[in-house]
Parts: sequence; C-alpha cells; structure tokens
Amino acid sequence: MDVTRIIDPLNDAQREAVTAPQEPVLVVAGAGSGKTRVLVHRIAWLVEVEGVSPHGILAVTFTNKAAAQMRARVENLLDIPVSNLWVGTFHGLAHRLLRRHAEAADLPPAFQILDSQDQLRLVKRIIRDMELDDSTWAPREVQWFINGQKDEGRRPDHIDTRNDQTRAMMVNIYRNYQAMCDQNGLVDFAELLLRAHELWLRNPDILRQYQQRFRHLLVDEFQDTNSVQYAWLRVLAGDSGLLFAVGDDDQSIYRWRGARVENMFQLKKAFPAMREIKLEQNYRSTSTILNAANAIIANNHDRLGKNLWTDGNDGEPIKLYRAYNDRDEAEFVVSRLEDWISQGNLRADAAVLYRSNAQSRVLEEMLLARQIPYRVYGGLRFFERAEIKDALAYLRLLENRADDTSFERVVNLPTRGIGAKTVSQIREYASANATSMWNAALSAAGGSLSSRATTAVQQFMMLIEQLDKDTSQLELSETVEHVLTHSGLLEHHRKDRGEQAETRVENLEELVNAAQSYEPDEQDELPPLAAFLSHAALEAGEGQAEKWEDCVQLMTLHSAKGLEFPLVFIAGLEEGLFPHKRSLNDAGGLEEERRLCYVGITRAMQQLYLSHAEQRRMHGMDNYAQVSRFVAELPSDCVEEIRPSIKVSRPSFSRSGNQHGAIKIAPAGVRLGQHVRHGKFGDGVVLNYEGSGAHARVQVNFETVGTKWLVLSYANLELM
DNA sequence: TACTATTTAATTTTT
DNA sequence: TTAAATAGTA
Repeated sequence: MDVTRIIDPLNDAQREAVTAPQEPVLVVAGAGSGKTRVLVHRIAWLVEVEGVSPHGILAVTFTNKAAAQMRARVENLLDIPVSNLWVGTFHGLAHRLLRRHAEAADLPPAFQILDSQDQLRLVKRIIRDMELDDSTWAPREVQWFINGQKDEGRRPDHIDTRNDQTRAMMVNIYRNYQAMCDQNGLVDFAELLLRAHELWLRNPDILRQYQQRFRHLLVDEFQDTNSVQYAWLRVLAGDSGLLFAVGDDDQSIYRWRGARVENMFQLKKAFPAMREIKLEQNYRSTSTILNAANAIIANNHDRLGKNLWTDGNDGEPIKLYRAYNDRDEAEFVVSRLEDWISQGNLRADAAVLYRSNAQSRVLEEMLLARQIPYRVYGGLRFFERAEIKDALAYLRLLENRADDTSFERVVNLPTRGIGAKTVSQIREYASANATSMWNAALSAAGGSLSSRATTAVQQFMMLIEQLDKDTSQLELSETVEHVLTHSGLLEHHRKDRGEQAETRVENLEELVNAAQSYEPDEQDELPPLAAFLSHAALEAGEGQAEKWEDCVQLMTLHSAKGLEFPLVFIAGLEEGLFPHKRSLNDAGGLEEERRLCYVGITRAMQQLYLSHAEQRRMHGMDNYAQVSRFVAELPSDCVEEIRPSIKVSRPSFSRSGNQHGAIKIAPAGVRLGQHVRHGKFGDGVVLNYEGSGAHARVQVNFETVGTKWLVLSYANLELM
C-alpha cells in the first residue's frame, strides 16, 4: 500500500492532523474544511502506517448516516472491509455494550429501547398514575426534565431539591418513571448512554477490557457531546487513551438538548499534552460567503477562534430581499428557483433553509403552484409511523411480555372489546402489585374484571402466545408477515376506507420488506427479531422517500448541518423568529442562534439569498417583525439588497385555499405591498388578494381602520 | 365504540 | 392556522 493515497489529497493542516504522532489530538475543523476526510484518513493512517489493528480502533459519531459514511469511506480508502473496526453512534455503541453486558448493567437480556414517542406515553401514564394534573405537570416538560437530568448524568438521588417544591415533584416523577422502565425492561435513549457509563464505573474489569482493546478513540462532531458522552469517552480513554477529537465550537447548535461545547475546552484541560490543530481552509464556499460567515460569528464570545478562508474566487454578492409578507417572500424564493432551474441547474442543488418547520408551509404552497418538485426534510420517519409502531408493539410483546407500553398500545388494536375501563383496571392492579400489565391480565386483574372483559383479555393473550409459538421457527421477515396478518392489523387497515388507509397498508407491507432486507450487525450477537427491533428504535429510517427525484430541498437550519448546496436561501430573517424569541432569554441562547446562522451561511457554495418579511402570519395571526440583527452583522460589501420591481402591475402568481392547485393571477394593477387609497378607509397597503375578474378581492391594511377584505370592483381603490 | 365539537398551545431533533 | 388531545354525543 502506498502512503501517498492517504497523504496526497490533504493540505498541510489536514496532513498534520492525519499523521500526528500517537498522542491526544483536537482538530478544530471549520465548516467545509474537510473534517470527515481527516477522520477517515487518520484511521487509514493508523492502520496502514502505524500498524494499528482496526480491532483496536473505535470511531464514534452522532448519526447513523455519518457512521455508515465513515465506514464506507475507510473501506474504500483501504480497499478492504474492516469488519472488526467499531464505527457507530454513541447510542448504537452504548446499546451494543449493554447487550453484551446486560447482566452487569442490571438489565434483562430482552430489554427494549424506548424512543421519544414511547417515552412520552410512559411519562403521561406515570403522571396519571400519580394523580397529578397534567397541565401543571406537562408531560413534555417532564420528559424534557428527565432527559436533561440524564444527559447530565444525574439519577433522582443526585438532584438537590431543597427549597424547590416543583423540582422535588419533577424528581418524584423521574423516580417513578425510572422504576417503571426498570420493571418493564425498557431503556430510553438517554438511559442507554447513562447505563453504559455506569457499567464501566461499576465494573472496572469490563472497563479495562475495553480500554485495552480501544487504544484509539476517534470522535466526530465533538462539540455536540453532552456530559454523559464526554464522561463515557473520558473514562474509556483513561489517562493513556489516544483521543482524536474533531469538532467545531462555532457549529454547536444543540445546547438545548444537552450538548456542551465546553467539552472542547475541558478536553484540553484533561489532556494537557493535547495537540490542537485548526483546519481553516474552506473548500466549499466563495470568499464572499466566508467573509459574511466570519463576520457574523465574530460577534460571539468564548470561541476557540478561527477564521475560514479560501483560495477560490469572490463569487456573487449575497442577495438580501425584504418582503412585504411571508407569501411575497415565498414568491421571491420560488421565482429565483425558477431562474436557477431554467438556467439548467439541478433542483437538488438548491436548498431553502428556515428556522422553524411551520415556515415550510407557505413555501410548499408556492412550489406546488409553480409545479416545482420539492422535498421537505424532517417529519415522521418510517419507524415512527403509527401503524408501524403498532406492528412493532406486537413484535415487542413477543420478545418481552412485560413491555407495558406495547401492551397498552395493541391490547385493543384492532378492537376486541377491551375498553378504557378494562385497561385501567389492569393498569391499576399492575401498579398496585408492582408487576407488569401482562401479569395483571393473567390473573384477570385479581378477579376484578367482568367476565366479558376477562374473556376478551384472555383471547388477546392467547393470540400473543399463539403468535409466539407459530413464529418460533420462522425467518425474521416471515415472522413480521405472520404477525401482521394474524394479529388482524393488516385486515384492520384494509377494511378502512379512509384516505390514508392505503398508505398504511403499503407501509405495513414495506415493514416486511424492511425486515427482509435487514442485515444484522455481526458485532451485535443478538437474535434476529431483537436486533431488528433495536434497529427500528435506534435508526428510525428515512423521513420522506423519493430521494431519487431531482427536487428542491426544504429543511430547517438544524437539519442542514453537515450538508452543502450550490444555491442556498435562508428565509425568515426576522427578530423573534431568527433569532427565535424563546432563545433570547439568556445570552447563551442568542449566541447559539448566531451559530445557527453561521451554520446556515456556510451551507452555501456559490450563491446565498437571505430574506425577511415585514409581516408574517403565525398561529393564524399577523405579526410584524424587524429584520433580524444578524443581517446588520453582515459586512455591507458582501450584501446586495434586491429592490422589488417598481412596476405597478407585475403579473403575480399566488395560491391559497385552492384544492385543485390552480394558479391564480393577481388582479390587474394590484400587487402585494401596493399602496392604495380608499374613499372611506384612507391609505393602506395590499397584503393579499384572491379571485379574479368581478370576484377579485384584495386584503388591505389601512392605516386607520386596520385590515379589511374588499371586493376590487366595488372598492374603487386608487393606486398610489 | 366511533364520531364530532371544543379546547389548547405551537423552536430547533437525533438517538 | 392547525394539530392534537379531550369531552361530549349518537
């Protein structure tokens, strides 16, 4: 193997990182500076040049996608599969450890993973069981609290609740929730990490085994690690462990879910000999875009400090558009997209980024009206769909009868005469006797059930037992298929005449396919069904399908991290929206919003458009907002303001409330933002319009009387 | 039990 | 605005 393949494609800083001696290294890698490349080449370097066995290397990422990509790129570079190299997500690796050492971790061998939906359901149930008012104790907030504590490594007993009644109650709920999880053999996401950490603290022999094996630890996106992840790595690395951490403090945007940028500073303290290497050369964007990004982020404090540069060209100035309202903004974005596409560019090379998901709606309507294919990122993932979760609940019951969450989910699905009363009787009996609902049901809740309910419940349990028996010899996909048909789930949805019923059936059929094509990870020595269920929880699958079609990409700024596009729009640059008003309570929040802005800007390769609207419809109300402070932080020589065309009657397209997707045309002489005068109401601005000809109506915001809808042909408006 | 009306609250999201 | 959860009704 010639080393040139590993070293040649690197710049000086990248090469320094890749070929660094075997010592702790912190790579501060700016956006678009080739951080994944450094990680991949470092692994190749260790294996090829330093003679380290892949068996001794552990590479950790946050997403499954990043993990899969890393493995693929390493194998491609080395030209050989490296199956004994551990590459995975924090959660995936923690899960693997807990399966291997379930007993030492005090977990039943058949423990199941709770995803956030399941977790929320369980929290709700606990709150109800405790007879607490769920508006004072909002399940979402309780869930948030529990996860927040776990992310910080805190068990209920670690939390100081003196002089704080609210907190004390939160901790109570946390305690009960955890007790329920333990009893049911359920592990939530945060618990995976926390348990894995505790596993090592409590079992020095197990820890030593892994410390000896994994001398080399490589961590991607280090700025996103939370306290437990940091502690887990810190313990594994020990004092002699060789940690190779890559991250960018300026791209830390997940503080709100426990990420601690400080971990990067912490790391330097923990390993005084740590070599710090900065990757500042950017291979993605024009220098105009980088200047803007640098200027924005310079307003933050406590940075490790770096400045992106490129030897590429200046490129186009950043374009800024001030829209009258959100519809006008969408229209602007879409017409620029049309230009882009008509110039022969790929739709998939363009992305529209926004702060919150609700903003996608107007954009989608406009894209639909102009018939531009698009794809919205986010939303429900495959394994999160209700019908899929129903099916998985059956499968989980086969694995673990004590899984109350699953039991409750499907005990009456499809309906078999087990109503809310019966279920709550079973639940009460179960919690009174500290046992699972399954066990409670076995005894007919201690005889408290009516005979009719008892029969129904018994039939359900017989069904589960029968399914278990019938599938014991079957392949995974056959098991899934068998359960779908014999549980009645498939039939239940086939009978349904609803609009989405067909999709549900398709999804269920797709689940069989997913099971068929599922390849268990050899490293997780698990029975196929258990492995598949874990896989479903840990890797929820793609959101929307149809990736192959060339379409415009719509997503939040958060989900854009790690991606790049030749053409990028950032829409909704308004105070209160971006930066979001709920982030303004503390200084840290604002800085995180600014980092988010930095992330957004640095997604753009060639051209960046920014836009904001004076008026935006939110929660059914019209809101007026100032332009975002981030716009003022841009260097003026990077930005060019786009003036709306001054023509009085630009043909304008828009669409609203029209199910047929027909395009409607603005009545002649009227356009959004047009100043008009009415004989009675005085001066105003056109906000909206609908219909055409004699029925055309316009919405005008009058200075004195506010917003009114007027029929154009009667209103006798004077254009100003 | 299923359907309909009313109420409530609404950043960001991966695992 | 709208989605989801709850309460009330057939």
